[in-house]
Amino acid sequence: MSPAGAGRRTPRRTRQRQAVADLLAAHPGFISAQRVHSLLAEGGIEVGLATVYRCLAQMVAGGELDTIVAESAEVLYRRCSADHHHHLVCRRCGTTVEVHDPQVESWADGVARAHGFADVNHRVEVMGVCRACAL
Amino acid sequence: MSPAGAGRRTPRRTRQRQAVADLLAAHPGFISAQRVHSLLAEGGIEVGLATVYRCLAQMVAGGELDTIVAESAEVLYRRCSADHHHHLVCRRCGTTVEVHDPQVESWADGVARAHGFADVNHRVEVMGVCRACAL
DNA sequence: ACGTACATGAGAACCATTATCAGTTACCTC
DNA sequence: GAGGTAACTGATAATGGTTCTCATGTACGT
Ligand SMILES: [Mn+2]
Ligand SMILES: [Mn+2]
Ligand SMILES: [Zn+2]
Ligand SMILES: [Zn+2]
Repeated sequence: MSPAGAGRRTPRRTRQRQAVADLLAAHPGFISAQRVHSLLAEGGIEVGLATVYRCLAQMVAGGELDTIVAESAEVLYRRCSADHHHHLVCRRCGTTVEVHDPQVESWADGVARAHGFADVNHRVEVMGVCRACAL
Repeated sequence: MSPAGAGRRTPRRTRQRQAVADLLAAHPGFISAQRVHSLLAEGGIEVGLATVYRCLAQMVAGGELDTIVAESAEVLYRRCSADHHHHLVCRRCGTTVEVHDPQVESWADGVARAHGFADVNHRVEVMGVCRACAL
């Protein structure tokens, strides 16, 4: 029988997957699947929309990407560091700062424990206008 | 001419608006518009789905309701206190605790200021399993 | 080079939400 | 209490992001 971690083999190297990965590696802020699709198209790289969604989902599953939900309820993706952190996002240009801060982690755990909640996780986003966009 | 706060007159008292308001007043956790609609229908109270959405939107605008976005990306509504706070939500039963804590407020502002961001707001949710649901 | 399991993509399906618009009604005025 | 009107309602269509379908294509181990 196969080893414990079966089913998790290396994904195929395809033109499409590479194009999506490259675009996200180069893009500094959060970006939607639809926008990834049209940016690729503008660059002359045809990738089906369904494939864009599939690639993004796989990269999220693999921990390569973080996601946030925009006010319009569309999902935005960004290449992020692997360890737990939160985001400070410019709502004008999308510039994003990763925030690694144990302070807010212990705060969240403390709040949950104080009310007897178990199996806790949290979602923290800070949004504002970055220095460059404020002029 | 009309006074400064023109256009904000009292909404009409209708059977439908009352039904939606009553349901949210009685409901302890967050709930979706679709679920409001079907709960009313189950109770024999016919209210059009469009009207449910309209009433909820108006109550949000009036500060009577808070909203969060579920993982499924659908919007959930809850009757909440007027002042700024965050939520500790049981992901099993939806039971919700309002968290008023200046600690996380100043943390968010501090993080933003440290990176030169202005006009800051934030989104903070803590999710877990409440004592009752943990058995 | 072959075979096949995996990947692709055009289009349909899905689903929450919003827009239309003709008919209804709360409520102000007389 | 009757009338007028702006607000409200709801069946239905439209929207838009996301997922599904399935016939076709292809990366890669052999
Ligand atoms: Mn955290
Ligand atoms: Mn806060
Ligand atoms: Zn900016
Ligand atoms: Zn619970």
